[in-house]
Amino acid sequence: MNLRIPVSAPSKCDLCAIHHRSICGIADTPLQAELSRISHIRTFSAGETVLAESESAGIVGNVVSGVLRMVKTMADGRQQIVGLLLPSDMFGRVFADDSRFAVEAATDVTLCCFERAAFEHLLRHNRDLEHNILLSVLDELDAARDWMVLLGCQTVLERVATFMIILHRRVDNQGCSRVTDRGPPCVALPISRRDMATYLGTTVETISRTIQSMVRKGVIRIVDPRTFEIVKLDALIAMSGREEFRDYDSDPRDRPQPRSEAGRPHLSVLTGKSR
Amino acid sequence: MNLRIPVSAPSKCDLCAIHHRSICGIADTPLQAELSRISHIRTFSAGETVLAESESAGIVGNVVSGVLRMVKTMADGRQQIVGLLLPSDMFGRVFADDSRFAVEAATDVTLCCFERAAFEHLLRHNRDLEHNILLSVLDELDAARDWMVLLGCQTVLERVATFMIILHRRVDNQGCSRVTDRGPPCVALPISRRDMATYLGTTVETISRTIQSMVRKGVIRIVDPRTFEIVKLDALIAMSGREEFRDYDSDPRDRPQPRSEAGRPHLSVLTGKSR
DNA sequence: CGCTGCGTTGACGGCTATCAAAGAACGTGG
DNA sequence: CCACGTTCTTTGATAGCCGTCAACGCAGCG
Repeated sequence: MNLRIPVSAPSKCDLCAIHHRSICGIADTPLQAELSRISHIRTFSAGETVLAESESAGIVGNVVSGVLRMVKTMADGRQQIVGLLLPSDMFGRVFADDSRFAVEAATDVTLCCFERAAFEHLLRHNRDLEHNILLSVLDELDAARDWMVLLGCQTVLERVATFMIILHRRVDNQGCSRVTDRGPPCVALPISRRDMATYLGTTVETISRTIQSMVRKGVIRIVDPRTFEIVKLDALIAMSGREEFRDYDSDPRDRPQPRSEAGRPHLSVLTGKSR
Repeated sequence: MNLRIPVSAPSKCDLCAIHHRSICGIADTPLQAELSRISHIRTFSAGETVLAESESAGIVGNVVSGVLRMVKTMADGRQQIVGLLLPSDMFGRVFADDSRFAVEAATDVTLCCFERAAFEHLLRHNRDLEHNILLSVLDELDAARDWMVLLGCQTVLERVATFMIILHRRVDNQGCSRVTDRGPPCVALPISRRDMATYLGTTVETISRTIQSMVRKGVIRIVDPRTFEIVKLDALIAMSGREEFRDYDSDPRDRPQPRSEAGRPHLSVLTGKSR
């Protein structure tokens, strides 16, 4: 390796598990130093609120470990999860004073936080950073609209199947899913049944019944409540009602690449892409 | 008026009905000239496809008049409208080769189009333009997630009421809604029942029944199939199940301003803001 | 004048929410 | 180590919202 670049003291970020996948990994060296300077690590226990709905949201950041949920709660208590945030995803809302959605810890989480004002300052002075954020937000928008399709015109069975396939496609990403060598493909749910229901626009009871029906059909097998073995991937794909998954049924390595330039951060997890 | 600025020949854009509300109205003079240079007007009849799903989408632009719908069609024919685009809204997808959603004319439309490559070139060389686009996309993302809440956990009655209130709040905007002086407040539907159903995640029959039930309850009155008089705005707001509309029931002028910096283009219409 | 598209109304059935309760897993305290 | 409360998941019974199928009135149009 050619190390003619001046080597500074290793920053705290060099050990960060998501460094290479997050926005930090895209930044050039001076920007990395600046990001490192203004960042601070915080942890939250499952169930804690990171940013309240309508709160003046002073921080943004990356998920280092664990899962965040973005949730809107209606006056009568009904809830909808509008996004799950996994390691390397960004949370928070830049350029607005409140977030419209609460950000809560769905599991115990470790977060790398920036003061929003300081981060926006960096954005304003760093063309590439802002451009990459724009690309991420555009992908997020596509993903949100895709989820509107799921909520608006798919059955619960289709939603559950779609959710499982998306998790499965995140193989070699955040450990949501894993393929043991030559073993059966498994999907590890990162969240509870309740969160799954709130994300898929249904109830825990219906989620449970739907999963059990998939078991009875021999499509999946329950290893433990949070781990499923996919017995018939093609049948699962057929259940999802999504033609676009057809191409992915056999080998994960056959998947096409994401459509936009690779190697930038993504703000929310389930964008349906296989980065 | 002080006219010390050199006055060039009036460009075709000076007569544009949406000039002051679109991205063009934000641009500085040289950028306006450049936008004008690369723009061209196209028209489509109701039902025509502007950009097909998954097509290599070579153009972006603004709606000048009429309404566009962004729609996803599933393999079995089910459809979901993921966004309506009204005059001054932008359509198309920058920085990606295909659009994932079709863009269709919901009515006869006039569009101001840019070659996507040329527009992206401008974006890359104009900091402010890209920043404004980022702000717009962020608002779009909020709006899309808000629509996920509507589709995921609201009844059809609530969805219809919400839709009508949002249209009503666009008073003094695209003429979707109008308040005749001292007369009853009216909402003019810009789209057909079918599109309304496809946007709200339900069917024409259910839309029709829901509207009729609102009439029987004395909340609205049907002037003609595309025009409603709002008889009891407070009851309509209560029906929407949305606490956030409570503040707006009496006088439209009491409404708070949009949360982010004003005066930038918005890419899709129903962002729930009252610009 | 028939055709077509749009909006409405009726009958019916199914998917899914709701209410209720039991089993399983887990941590806590005795 | 065990009792116990809490949370999570599952299962059952029931009801209701809403999708589906069908038909009708109406307006626009060739």
